[in-house]
Amino acid sequence: MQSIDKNEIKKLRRLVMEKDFSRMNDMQRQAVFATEGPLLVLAGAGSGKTTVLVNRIANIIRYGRAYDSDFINANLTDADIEDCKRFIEGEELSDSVRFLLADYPSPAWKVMAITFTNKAAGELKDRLINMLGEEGEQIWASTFHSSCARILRRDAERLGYTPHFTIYDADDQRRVMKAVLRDLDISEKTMPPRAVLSEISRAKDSLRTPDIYESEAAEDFRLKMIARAYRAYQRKLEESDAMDFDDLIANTVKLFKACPDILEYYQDRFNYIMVDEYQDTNHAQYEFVNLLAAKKKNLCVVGDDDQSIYKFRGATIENIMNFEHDYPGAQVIRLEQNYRSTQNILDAANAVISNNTERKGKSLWTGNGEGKMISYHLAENEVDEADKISRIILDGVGGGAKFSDYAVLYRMNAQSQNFERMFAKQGIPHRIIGGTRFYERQEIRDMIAYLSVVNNPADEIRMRRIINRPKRGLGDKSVDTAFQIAEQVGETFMEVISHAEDFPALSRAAAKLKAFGEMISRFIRMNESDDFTMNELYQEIIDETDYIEFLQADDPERAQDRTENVEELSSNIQRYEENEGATLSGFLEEIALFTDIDNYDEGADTVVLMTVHSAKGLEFPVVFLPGWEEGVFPGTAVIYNPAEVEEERRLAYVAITRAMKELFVSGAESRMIFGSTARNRASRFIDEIPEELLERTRSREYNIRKGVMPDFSSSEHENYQNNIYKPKPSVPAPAGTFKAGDTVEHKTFGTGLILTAAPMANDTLLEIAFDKVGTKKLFANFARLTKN
DNA sequence: TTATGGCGATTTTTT
DNA sequence: ATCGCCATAA
Repeated sequence: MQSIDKNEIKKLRRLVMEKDFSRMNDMQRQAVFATEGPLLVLAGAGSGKTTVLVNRIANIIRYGRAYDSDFINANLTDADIEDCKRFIEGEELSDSVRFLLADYPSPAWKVMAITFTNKAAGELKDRLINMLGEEGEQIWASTFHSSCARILRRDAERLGYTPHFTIYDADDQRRVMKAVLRDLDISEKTMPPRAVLSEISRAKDSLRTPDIYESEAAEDFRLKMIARAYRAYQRKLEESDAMDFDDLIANTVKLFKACPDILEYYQDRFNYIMVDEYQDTNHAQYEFVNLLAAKKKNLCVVGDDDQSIYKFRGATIENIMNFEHDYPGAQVIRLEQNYRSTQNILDAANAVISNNTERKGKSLWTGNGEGKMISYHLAENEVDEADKISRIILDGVGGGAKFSDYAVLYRMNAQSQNFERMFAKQGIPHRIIGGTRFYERQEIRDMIAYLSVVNNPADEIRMRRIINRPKRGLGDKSVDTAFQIAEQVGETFMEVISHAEDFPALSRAAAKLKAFGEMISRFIRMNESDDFTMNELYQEIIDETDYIEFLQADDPERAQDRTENVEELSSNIQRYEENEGATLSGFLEEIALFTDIDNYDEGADTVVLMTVHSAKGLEFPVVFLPGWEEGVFPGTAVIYNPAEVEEERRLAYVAITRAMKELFVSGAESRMIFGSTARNRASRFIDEIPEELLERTRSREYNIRKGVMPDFSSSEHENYQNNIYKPKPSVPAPAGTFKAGDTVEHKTFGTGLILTAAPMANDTLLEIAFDKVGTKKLFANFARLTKN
């Protein structure tokens, strides 16, 4: 038995635990040891949030609640105590002794950690496995969406879905909505599908059903229309055995509320729940988490109110703001020490964010030292801006830096083009994350649609997508009729087309429909049979549909590329098939929830380009932030709305805090965007950075006499040669000569009347009603017009 | 039923 | 600048 008293052992145990987590700072360690009850960790950017999460889970699994506990294991021997003392001196400690120190350590499979991105979940998982070995595998570390999908797959039948329901993405949603609006005779002009969908999405985020939505709409005409669309949309999804992203969360909550037994099962299953990026949760996610945690209340949420940037998509910052209110007695721990950036970068970030009123308040500091000044460069235009940035990169790489040290983070994907062109030209290896993703490419979506239909023949939207792709003479009309018949007869679409000849309305297309149906049935049988692998099925689909030939015929230019993509999907399938228990429906789910950022591999030595949103959670030694102009960042839609400006400012904060060593902010005097040139003022966020932190430069000096070309003394010259950038002609074009109302004479079109004259770039676009050939649009400079 | 061309509208951000 | 829609023609 023990020769030392209990208090001594407790003290020793604490020392052991502290030693075990000694790589963390005091605040971080506090969070690690606060295992019981609700805990809010306000983790500033770069404050080691993931480290805390990983270590906290490790603590829960190794020691349980031992740190604050009075419990002492009676089996602890003197020899064990000696081992502990040696551990503190720096020797190893065996797991069996650790276990004797523990008080209610939790099995790994009873711990749940929820993140937003697959990448964050994967990283968490990797680090947990790294720290805990095999045991780490059993922790539920996944995204909201995949956790919910997993829960729903088990019990979706209770909600009227099959276990292999399809997950609809944005494109599928759009197609459904278009069909809905058409059915309801609502013009897309008055109700753009996008807008309706986003309204519905917002409704689902806040757990408002069509019924609730309708009652809230009251007498508002527009809202009533949306309510009808919402109802019809939801019905279509249900008929198709499909859920959209929002449904995954909302239906899980619905399931929990409707089936207390299921809720209780999960409440009992999870001892500890952790939620990352809590500031980005929406109401449905909030509800999901709260239901799960309601019984044990061992809920730890980690987040940073200053980094809440997804309000537009339903995230409510209130979730994090009200946590202490929702969970009385919650511990709050602030992590303000930053391990990522220089003090200058943090000062800039702190200064910018301090202009926001809605925040918990927190100020980052670092031991990393001041670092370099923040550079702000005002370029002439967007091409010049990209050129200056490439030059800095090339200089840096010449001086020993890696391409992968650099990241360009912009406000919107459209900005990537300049950089892509410029980097390609300058031979800078780069990757663009986001934009058109692999799984959004047409050919990939086609193939996935085939697989989806095989997996779930009730999927109307994807059925419609492939039924005439490649072309097999089945136009909208026959397909519509077949669907109508299915509805009237009460059979499935597949059943109807399998005996299409029985329906006179289908006579013309009957044979084709039947052939198609038989082909799909064959695929379905292949999928159900154990004799074929998924990839064999996939190859069969490609062969049977002559899809490669179709690609060749459809667009010979891109056929090569697209064929490669189709093959790439095949290797993805094969890779997935290596997993145990791989199923088609599992594969489809995985890719449905996959995004581009998940694919970002920090290993490759290339410059990375992505939106600021995608960059959240990432860090880079050198960061470029182009387009800091009013109207770009902050964006146009947002300038006049103070609440949205705060969100943009948080975005700016996220952007700045991605940088470890150097930060280059820039803007352009004039910028070609969305097809026309704009001259924007510098972003207000630049003015919010203290002047003493800034080093301002500009491409063009001001005191150049009017009418004289600026002196291209440096690098500009060679670049502007190769028609990437054409200097404006110094002699003004005679474009202004023509105005609306003038009668003009054209060499071939004859006489006409100018209807409109729109100045564009260096020219004027004229719309002219000619007497003989009708109305044409012509550029004044090229039209060779004479005035009458 | 499919192919084409012109026209207009449309631009955050993403699981 | 690009995309998607629509009307028109084959």
